[in-house]
Amino acid sequence: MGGVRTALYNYLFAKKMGGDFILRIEDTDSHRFVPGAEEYIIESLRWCGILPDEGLDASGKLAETADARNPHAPYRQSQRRGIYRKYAEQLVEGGYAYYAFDTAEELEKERSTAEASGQTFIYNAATRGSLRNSLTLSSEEVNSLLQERTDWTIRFRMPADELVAMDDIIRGHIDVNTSTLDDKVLWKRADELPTYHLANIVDDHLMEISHVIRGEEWLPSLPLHYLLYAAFGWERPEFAHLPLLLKPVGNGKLSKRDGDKMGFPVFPLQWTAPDGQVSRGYREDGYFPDAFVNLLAMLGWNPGTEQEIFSLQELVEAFSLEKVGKSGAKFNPEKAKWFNKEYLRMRSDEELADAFMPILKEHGISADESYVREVVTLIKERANFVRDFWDIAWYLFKAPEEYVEKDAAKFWKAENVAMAGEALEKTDSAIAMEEYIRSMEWPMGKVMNCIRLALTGSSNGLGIADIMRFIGREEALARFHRAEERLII
RNA sequence: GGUGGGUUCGUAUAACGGCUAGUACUCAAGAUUUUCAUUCUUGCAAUAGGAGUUCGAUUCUCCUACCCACUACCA
Repeated sequence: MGGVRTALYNYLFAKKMGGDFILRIEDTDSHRFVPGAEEYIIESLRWCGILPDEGLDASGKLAETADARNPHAPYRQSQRRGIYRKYAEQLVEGGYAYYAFDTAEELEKERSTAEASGQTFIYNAATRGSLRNSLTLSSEEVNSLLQERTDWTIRFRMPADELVAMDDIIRGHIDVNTSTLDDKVLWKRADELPTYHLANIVDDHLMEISHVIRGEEWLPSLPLHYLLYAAFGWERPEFAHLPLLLKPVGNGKLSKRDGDKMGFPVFPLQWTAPDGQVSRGYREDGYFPDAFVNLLAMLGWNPGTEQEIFSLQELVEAFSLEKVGKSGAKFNPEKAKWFNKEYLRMRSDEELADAFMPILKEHGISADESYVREVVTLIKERANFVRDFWDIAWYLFKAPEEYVEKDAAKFWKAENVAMAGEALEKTDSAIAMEEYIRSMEWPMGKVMNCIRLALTGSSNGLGIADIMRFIGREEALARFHRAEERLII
């Protein structure tokens, strides 16, 4: 959800400003590769209607070769690995970065000894002088280590004590002193890949990115990114850090486990993890994509008016980063349902009937399309989701096989059954029946609920006249007689 | 621990120094209905605390509290 919202805001901003929305896959961590994840992202965006202007080829896959539509291909960073090394080395030559030869074990040892004395180990100006890197070793040593070993890195040489003055479109001005920052790894010899920080800056520059709109969790690395742009001598893009999506109860960032625990999806589409764990998706739960997009848009942004329902096109027109809030937004599953309900009501009866048909089929019902459409017209106001239709109106498709005990005890009484039977037998339409009951001065509620019990198996649901209009008088009588056989007075 | 960010009804938010702090979701009550749902009406409910600036502070400044993020050869 959080990722989709970030993509959505990027899309809305780009479209609003007449720009392009570019899809790039940042897969520089070879250890975290997840099969199917890239396809999942693309399919999710497509379902939401957030279509990239650039990044996908004609078949809808990530573009691998450059053409008029995709001038910056490839868009998968793992396929761009040849690009980054020279930029990393350019920084070393300029004195902005250096080679580091510390092993993971050595660094781990530094961390634990620091921790033992109540300190925190930071790889920066204060410590780099006593560690194994191209700043402390002789150039002969460095050269031979560069040749012999395959586990070295290139680290950014964070200035010792410098104020970085930054501007964020959403958060305004922020100052950070570099003394609190560390020498981030920019490039890893082990897998010949950059880390996020380097790859992101290089590619944003190469792809002519004007605006970086991302989650708030990136705010702490903004100074590094500022410094990187300065070190390269590149013009930097504008930045906007979005508020986080928080879990509905308690504190903290929305995580995939929350949904499983609290009964709502956190993924746009159902996702099966490599370990077989299945996470439910908004699509599979019956949400309309435009409802999902709408509810996501309202989490952290508002139009400044009281309008709540927006099509994607309307969102594009109304969107502005100035109206994005600063504080984290707790996700409210109840409101999410409300959005879907609003969209369900806006859907045509034809479309809803089409969506209902396969559900009917699952229940072994083959019904006439026009009949289903009329049912939908009657019940759409009572549902949040298409899947609710069956629970609301199943008895318009088949007779009840059992009766709610409590309701039967209340309404299936000799006098009621006698009145109901007579009313049913002596009239030929629901309207006539109602008139008959009235003219006999019988208690409408008791008689009607007695009939409803026979027709539907319980004492609540649709109006009797509506039910009879659909199932017909013959079927109504048949159900009534069956109830007489089955129920004990 | 350090650094940064944040804080208006339960939730999402409005009010960019000036109305009785508005709206939506949820919840409750009433009306309507043969029941349920819908619909309509009404209601409950908030500026974290403390200083300061000001004629006037939800809004600006500072302090405190709390929450969040980051603090990896992850993104």
